[in-house]
Amino acid sequence: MSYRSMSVSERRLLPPAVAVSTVAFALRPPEGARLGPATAVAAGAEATLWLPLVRRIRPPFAEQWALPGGPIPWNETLVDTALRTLRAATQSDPGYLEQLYSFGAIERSAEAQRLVTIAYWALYGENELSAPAGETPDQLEEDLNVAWFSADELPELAFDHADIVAYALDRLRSKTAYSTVAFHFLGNQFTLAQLREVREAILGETVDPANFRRQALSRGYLISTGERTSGDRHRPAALYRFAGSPDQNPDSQTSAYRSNK
Amino acid sequence: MSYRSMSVSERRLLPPAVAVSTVAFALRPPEGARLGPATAVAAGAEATLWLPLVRRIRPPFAEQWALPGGPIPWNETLVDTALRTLRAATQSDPGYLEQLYSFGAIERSAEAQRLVTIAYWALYGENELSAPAGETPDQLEEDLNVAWFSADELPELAFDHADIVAYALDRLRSKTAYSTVAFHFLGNQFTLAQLREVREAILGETVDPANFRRQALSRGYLISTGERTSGDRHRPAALYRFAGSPDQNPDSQTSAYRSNK
DNA sequence: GCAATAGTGTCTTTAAGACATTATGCC
DNA sequence: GGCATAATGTCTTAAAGACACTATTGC
Repeated sequence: MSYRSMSVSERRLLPPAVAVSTVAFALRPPEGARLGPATAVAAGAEATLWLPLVRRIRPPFAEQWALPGGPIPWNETLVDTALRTLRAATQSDPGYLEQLYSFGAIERSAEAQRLVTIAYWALYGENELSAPAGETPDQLEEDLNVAWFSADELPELAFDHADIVAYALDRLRSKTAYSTVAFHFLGNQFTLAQLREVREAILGETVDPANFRRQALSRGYLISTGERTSGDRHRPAALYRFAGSPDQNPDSQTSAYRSNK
Repeated sequence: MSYRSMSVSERRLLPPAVAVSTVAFALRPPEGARLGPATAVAAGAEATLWLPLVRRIRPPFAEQWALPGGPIPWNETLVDTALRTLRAATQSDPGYLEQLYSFGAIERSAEAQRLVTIAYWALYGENELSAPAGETPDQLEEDLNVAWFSADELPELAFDHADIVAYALDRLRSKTAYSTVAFHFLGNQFTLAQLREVREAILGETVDPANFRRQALSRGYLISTGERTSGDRHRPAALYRFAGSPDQNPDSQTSAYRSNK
């Protein structure tokens, strides 16, 4: 019996299907991207985190916003599914990707076949998001169903995706405390002030510049490039690049993901 | 087309199946439990961690040792599947259970249908493991396929279960550094020396008793019961109980698991 | 010179670790 | 009394945080 010929109640009795969904953070939406309806572009506001959502076009939860993602083809790794579906939503690869948690509550897919979702979270760096090209009509139509939202002002989400976003925010915050993930929000070169601002955006509180400098430099993974900023109406700042080994996550045992920058 | 009528190569093209496997740690195997073939019971040896394994009776990896677990029925939560399969192996419920990571590499199930495994890890406390009853013949036969192994001397494992165990050990070690999971290895009352020994067993190194005492008490989650040990040929030790809130994990949002002790 | 931010120095507080010292039960 | 471990106290060191101070650019 094929899936399409089944009644709704029969579908519930099938073994659970597996999908991947990804919470992809960026410091700001890409140039020219569609912004979520409720989201006003507060120009001078506090820095916040942004993430792309996709409007669902079929049940369950048709018309609602959801995390980018989809089912796992038999011959694609979990990481690759996450990357492919992210690429479909943003036309770009993130600089960082890590598995977050697996959600498998029985009722989470409403009346449809039970769905176990393996959630990932990702970071897009400063210049890693391309502006939507929208060259082909297909692409244009697809873009209409993608929009960027501030993590503070999310719409109602499909499934339990609101829980997933909340958990991803938790993980991002706790992980910036002891690891170097925050670097993935920045480009190759950056000032200590920029790095501090990333930290402030993630934690949502201000950080003492002097103490932050001491700590950041004492870790040993910052290398001065010798270059400095100019044009600002104040003392120029030294530029650094990140020199540590990238953060490990268990996928790296087998199918590591690292941006090719 | 039914699963059994498919050829091996056809099975590989099916959508991935989902299963749960659990790494369940205890400070020592239950009284009277079968021990793994390679495992000598070093009486006076350093404290190590133990875990139960199940011998597989069907392909893939037939005859090999594997983590307790199994597929997810359509109407059972992930946590409940973990608990049910653990109970089948040990006749007991663990004091702690937390999701670990999901493993979905394409080749991990060899020639069979692709298998995505959501791994959990669990802790059994001092008195939480019952001796194998083995009353009914069915039970007896099942027990023959379960044995306890020292985490230091594991046999060759099915699938990528060796990776899963290694990752669970990592998580246990890092989590004892900043959380209170270690308490779940102990009973209701315990001395500071016992708590310290748990920590030493997990970290694999000795800890200064004086400094450990200061830190443990300053956390504020230990309450003196007023009782003390006796019978030892040295000064009696005060008994404490754990008073903090149990460790949170995302499952507690929906289907929390906590031992009913 | 002034505004603004980069970068340095210093003081206080907290916590970890090493280790000496005292306390108390059993033999 | 002697042994073994419980429990307390003291000293050193490292790191975090608060904050004053100096340096360098654009205007």
